[in-house]
Amino acid sequence: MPERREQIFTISELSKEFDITPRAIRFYEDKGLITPGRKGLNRIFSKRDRARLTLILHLKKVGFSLSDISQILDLYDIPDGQLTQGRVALLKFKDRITALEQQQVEIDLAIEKLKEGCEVIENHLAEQTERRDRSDTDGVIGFSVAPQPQVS
Amino acid sequence: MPERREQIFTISELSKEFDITPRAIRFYEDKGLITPGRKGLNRIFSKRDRARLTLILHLKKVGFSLSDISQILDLYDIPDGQLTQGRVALLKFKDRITALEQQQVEIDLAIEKLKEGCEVIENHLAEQTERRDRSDTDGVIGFSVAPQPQVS
DNA sequence: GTTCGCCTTGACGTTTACGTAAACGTCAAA
DNA sequence: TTTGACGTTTACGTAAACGTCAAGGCGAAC
Repeated sequence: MPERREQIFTISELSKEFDITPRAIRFYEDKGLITPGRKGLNRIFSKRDRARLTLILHLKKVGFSLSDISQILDLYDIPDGQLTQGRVALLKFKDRITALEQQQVEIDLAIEKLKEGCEVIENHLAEQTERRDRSDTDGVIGFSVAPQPQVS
Repeated sequence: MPERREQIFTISELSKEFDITPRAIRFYEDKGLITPGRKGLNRIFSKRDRARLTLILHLKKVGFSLSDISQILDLYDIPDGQLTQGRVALLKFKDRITALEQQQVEIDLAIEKLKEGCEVIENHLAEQTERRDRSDTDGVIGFSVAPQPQVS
């Protein structure tokens, strides 16, 4: 791989670096998320492509669909001389940010719930010798000996 | 015993409350995520079922698959007298928590990226009269006038 | 008694996000 | 020259998470 002044990557390099299959990368191209250049038939990826790929995978991890991601990435590629679109994009960006901040809250809640769960288990482990019976409170947590309240 | 009336819900009540379809709820039951009781044919949901549903939707929002969620929920229902399983569950809980905390980091990064994007756009909007040209840095951000570096 | 509304259980359809297999090009080493 | 690694396109397959009928039960209302 000859090094020009701009660093480029092959598909397999990127697939190894990000631990995804080449197929996935091609799929992202099909969906327009990245548009690598070509040298003959073969794809060549610029640093920018690589950066986009990073963002794609980040956003995927936090639950965005590829079409969501596509929209977000579109916001980064605003055709020049379209300031109105710039303003629209700005709004969309901010929407996304508030959405993500909302996600933060959700995750906080989830973490809290799981930590609750940990405590319950730890108590349970601590009170091995004792017997404790508590159920059907407001929470999800509880060790169920009996099943559901079958109202037949 | 004075009649201890436990609050119950119908499928349509819950579907409206959580803004999902009854089909989704039945699907979750099929997958064993919830196990509502029956009154005749009809499902009846306890407060506990409702709480589980809440957790399911929360976890879904933060990117967990239903099978992930199933595993997490399983951790809440430990058959009594299985303390070894309790310890295992505890570990799994903590794994989940660190996973979620990792997610927090990812989202922080995504938010940061988006805020960067906002700034770029805002600058772009501010310098309407001027011309600015900067591209292919390390980041994803950049207004592309020309397409990819086609090395044919 | 029959219609209405809510619920049920199949069963097949759909979208997303790839996996996988086939058939082939290309280049460099053996 | 053949082999092997790496790449390509085309196309069908698949798992997840439901959506969407179809056909019907059942109690309340008219």
